[in-house]
Formats: sequence, structure tokens, C-alpha cells
Amino acid sequence: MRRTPAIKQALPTRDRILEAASRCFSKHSYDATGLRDIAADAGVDVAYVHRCFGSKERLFAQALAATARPDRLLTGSSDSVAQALAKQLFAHDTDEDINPLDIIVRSLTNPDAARVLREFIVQDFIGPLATKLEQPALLRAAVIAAFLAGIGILRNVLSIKPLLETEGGQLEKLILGTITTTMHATTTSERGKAPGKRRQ
Amino acid sequence: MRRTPAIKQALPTRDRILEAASRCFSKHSYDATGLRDIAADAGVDVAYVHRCFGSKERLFAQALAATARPDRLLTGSSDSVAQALAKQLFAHDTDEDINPLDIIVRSLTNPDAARVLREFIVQDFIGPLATKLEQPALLRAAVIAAFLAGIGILRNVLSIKPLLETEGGQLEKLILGTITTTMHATTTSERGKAPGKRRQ
DNA sequence: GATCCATGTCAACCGTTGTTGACTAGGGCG
DNA sequence: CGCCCTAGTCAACAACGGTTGACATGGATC
Repeated sequence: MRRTPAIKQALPTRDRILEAASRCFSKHSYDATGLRDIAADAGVDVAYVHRCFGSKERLFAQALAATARPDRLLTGSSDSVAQALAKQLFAHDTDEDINPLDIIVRSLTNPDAARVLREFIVQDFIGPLATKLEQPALLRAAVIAAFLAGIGILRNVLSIKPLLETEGGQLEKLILGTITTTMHATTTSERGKAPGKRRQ
Repeated sequence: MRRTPAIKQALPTRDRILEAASRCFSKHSYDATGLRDIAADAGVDVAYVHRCFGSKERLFAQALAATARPDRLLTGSSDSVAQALAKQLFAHDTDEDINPLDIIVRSLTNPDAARVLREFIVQDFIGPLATKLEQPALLRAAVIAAFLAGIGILRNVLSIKPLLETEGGQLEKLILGTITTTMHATTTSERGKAPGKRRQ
């Protein structure tokens, strides 16, 4: 059940806990993941998990920050970013692997986790992404974030069937088209008004 | 605190519980909503709530079915549907009003609620919507459902700021454009292949 | 050797939750 | 009156959750 126990035991315990937390939170929701589950996965006592991180919420925040690294996807032109984002949705998560998107979407509805996630999504995703987009940039970035979260939830959490087939790439193409549209579509009235003052 | 108590008291108790459940589930997540909260809102004992509906999950299912009526939005041409969907996202929910979308998105991550919601989304939304779309219809409908869920969550649950301003209609226009794109965009290779055989 | 600190364990607390069984009030009915 | 059924209450259970404080251990330091 334990993979490569030698290596894992060699890691400082705190890192093992963090990794266990990432794994648990990416497989189950914030509510469904107990500190005892994480402790058992890391091979330590519950009390120690708590003492290491102060609270469940802080542990979640650290696990999130350590695992989800959107900056890696947000490099290059807006078009290459769009492709990277679309592809990320299909990062297959095995029992051992951790899909960073899952850590986000599985806990979206818990108030404690939501505080952490809002901060993270705004500062580490929407903000950076917006720098690559046309005005209204923050709005476009937020809509794209919502789209990705929605696909992630319906696909990875709810397992809605039409979204599960990666065959033929139809889904990926559809998603890519949608993201691209949101990036570039005009939001002003059809007639090309003066592109000067837009408040965002 | 109680609005129009005369009318509410006149309703059969079971309906009052159902209404209280809808209200609670649209304001808080499945996990955060206790049967005692619903009972208190309806003015009855917890035990009675449970005996009326058998379990929390069944109560949730009934409250969902009674409140969320996507069929009302899915009439007319695909374009008018797109507009109705985009508008539904901005149905303002006051403390008294219930936004049907919230009941869905607030509980997406709880496993018990997820069972109920998957069934509901597939059968009452994706299915009907797909009948109005081009092939691959189910895939397009599912992507649109994911998009709406994503906006609903980031806007109504996480309160992501750029999504909150309804001013100017920029957001609604962006959303409408995205939905329309998903409805009509081609999913085959760019060069206009023979539009004949597409498998979905 | 004695002291100190980090690392960790053990047992328990306290609140909450869905759920259950025993009980009560009241109205229809024979 | 006596009976029964529905509607509804009350108290409690059993489990679980995050959290806490007291205690063990082992190496480093003086």
C-alpha cells in the first residue's frame, strides 16, 4: 500500500504530512477528509498533524499552495496558455497521482476552504492570467477560471458521463474554443465604439 | 423574522419543511445545513423532519426537485435558451428569495448530494438541452452545464469579485457569447471537412 | 550525568450530527 | 366511551470531528 517506503520515510515528517494532505484533499472533499485520515496516510498521530499546522484550514492552505502551481501553466502567449489550461483538465489522476485541480474543485463548497480558495484563485490564477488578456481582463480571466472549475467539478467530482471521454479530442477542442472565445470576444456593443475609456 | 406567518402556517407542515429546506440548502452547503436548522426554520422538531422524508439525502432530493425547474428555461430556440440561461445566473437572491442554481452549486462537493445532483443535472438539464443542439449534442450540453456551474460557484459561493458586478452587462454579454460559441462551434478539424458523418 | 528542546504519542474533551424509539395530543368513528 | 390513526414532540444514542494537555523519547548541550 505504501509506495517506495524508504524514500517516503526519508522525507521530513512534516513534508510527508503535507503530501498526505494533498493526496487526501484531491480525492475527497474538505469536509470528508478528516485529520485522522491524513495522519493515518502519513503514518503519524492526529495530534501531531494538528500541532504541525495549527488548524485544518491552515493545513489545507499549505497543501494547496504546495501542490497547485498555476504559474507553471501561465507562461507564453495567451493562445499557448489556453492550450495548456485545456490540457490540464485531462491530467489523469491515478490513485497515486495528484491532480492539482481536484484539490481546488473538491472543496469549493466548504466555507473554511472557500476562504482559502478564493484568495488563491484570485491572486494566483485570475490576476496573473489577466495580464495576458485584453480588457476587461480581470473579467475575462474570472470567467475562464469559472469555466475550468465547472468542467473540473462536473467531470472529476460528479463524473458526468459526456465529459469523461477524452477520445477523439472533441471535448478538448470544444473547451479550447470556449476559452479562446472568452479571451478575445468583444464585450462592447457590436458597433465599434471608441476603444478609449473602458473601466474594468 | 417570519414572513406572512398566517400563510405559512396555513401550508401543510410537510410543504413548510420543504420550503425551509430549499432556503437553507440555497444559503449553505449540504454539509453545513443540519436537519435541526431546517426544522427550526420550519418550526417543527428535528425528528419530524427526518420521519417525513426518511433521510437527509432524500429531503435534499425533494427540495431540489421542488425548487430547481430547468425546464422553464429550456423552451424555444437554442439562442433564446442561451439568453435565458445567461440571465438566470443573475437572478438576485435576497435573504428571502431562493436562487435555484444555488441549491445545486452549494452542495456539489458532498458525496451524498453529488449522487442526487448528477442524476438531476444529467436527466433534467443536459438531456433536454441537448435536444436543441447540434452534434455532439450531449457533449455541448454538458460543457454548457459545467460553464454555468462554474460561474455559479465562483460568483455565488466564492464571491469572486470580477464576477459580482452586473453593471454594464459586460459579464452577461461575455457569458452569452461563451454559451453561444459552445452551442455552435465546430468540433471537427478546422478545414471544412464534409459535415456528414460525425459520431458523438 | 543533568538539563533542555524537538519530535512525537495517548487519551480525552466537547460540540455536532443523523438517526431512533417511546411517548403525547387530537380527531374521526363504531 | 373506547379505539385507532395521524401529526408531532422529547430525550437520547452512537459516531465522528477538530482540538487540547499531559506525557514519552532521544539527541544535543553544558
